[in-house]
Amino acid sequence: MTKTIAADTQTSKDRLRLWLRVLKATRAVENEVRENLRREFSSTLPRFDVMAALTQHNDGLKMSGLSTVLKVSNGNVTGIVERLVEDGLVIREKVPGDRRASLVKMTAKGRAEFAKQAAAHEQWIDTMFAGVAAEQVVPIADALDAVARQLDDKDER
Amino acid sequence: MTKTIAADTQTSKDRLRLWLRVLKATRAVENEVRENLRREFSSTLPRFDVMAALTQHNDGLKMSGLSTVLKVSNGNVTGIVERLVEDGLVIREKVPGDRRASLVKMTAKGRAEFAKQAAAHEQWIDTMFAGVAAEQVVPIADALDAVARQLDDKDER
DNA sequence: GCAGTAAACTTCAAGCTTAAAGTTTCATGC
DNA sequence: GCATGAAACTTTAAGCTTGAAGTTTACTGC
Repeated sequence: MTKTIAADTQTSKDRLRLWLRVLKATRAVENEVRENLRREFSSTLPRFDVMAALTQHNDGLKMSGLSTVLKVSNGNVTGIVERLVEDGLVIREKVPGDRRASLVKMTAKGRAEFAKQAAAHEQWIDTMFAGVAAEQVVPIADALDAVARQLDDKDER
Repeated sequence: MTKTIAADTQTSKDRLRLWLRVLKATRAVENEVRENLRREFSSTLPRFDVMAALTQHNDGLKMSGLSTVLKVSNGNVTGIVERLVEDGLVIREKVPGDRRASLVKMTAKGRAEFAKQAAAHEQWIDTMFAGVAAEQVVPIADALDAVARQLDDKDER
């Protein structure tokens, strides 16, 4: 009985430590990516994220689709897309049957620009994660996926 | 030769996938923590972070110390501390030998409030990371620490 | 038809964040 | 002493973010 409680307490402490490490590593990587995007492409992380989502969904996404995929608020997407449109990287089309909605798509210019950014991004990440041994990569990814999925499921309930 | 290149390419792709999972999990957890802090304590993540840092450094931190520890910009800390002071959770003391600097410390009220928040926080995290097997926790934490440390070292160069 | 409700957004206020520029104070060299 | 530069901040402009409130359009029941 005591043994079980002690083990649980230790695991709980270790889980908190794990979270703090995850957070620290994430922020370090994000800061680096943000800085690189700014310096090399005069862009930002949210803009990159929106373009990545649109590249995944080649036939376009509605505003609500974007905010669902990126898990950010509706109002947030409005502003980011607005600026991407100004820069001609993205376009807003009318949805035939629904005058409330609009479909956001990459422009040719956007695709060309994003291709460059994505290639550089992949390179940055590879360098930053070089310290993680190859055989650890998949197990870690799976473990974290379990965490994310549990929270996603909760949201849908 | 071909074998080596193929293996490296695969590892590179896996590392990118790993990063995307890390990011997804981090955002999911952060969103949950943010929401809980708001709902249960009418507070925010940055405020929690500042109080956590001050709790670690019981004899106070200078503004520059806070921005170094939290890895955020100087101007950022100014605003957050400002609001914490307004709420009486934190106090700014004068530094004897240096009229430019100020030392930020928790107040008694701040300590009491943070104790509640930290206890709840630990509970939230334990629940959210329940899906990670106990024997995986430490190896994952160590692997991510390597990533963060590499970037930290780079900053110091 | 038409009332009521839901969906798809946009707008708003408040706070967070950064990089860059500005202010005051301190330390160093001479 | 005093100039010069660095340190410790604060301020500013621009963008990101959220939750809440507001607007327009679509759908559903009757």
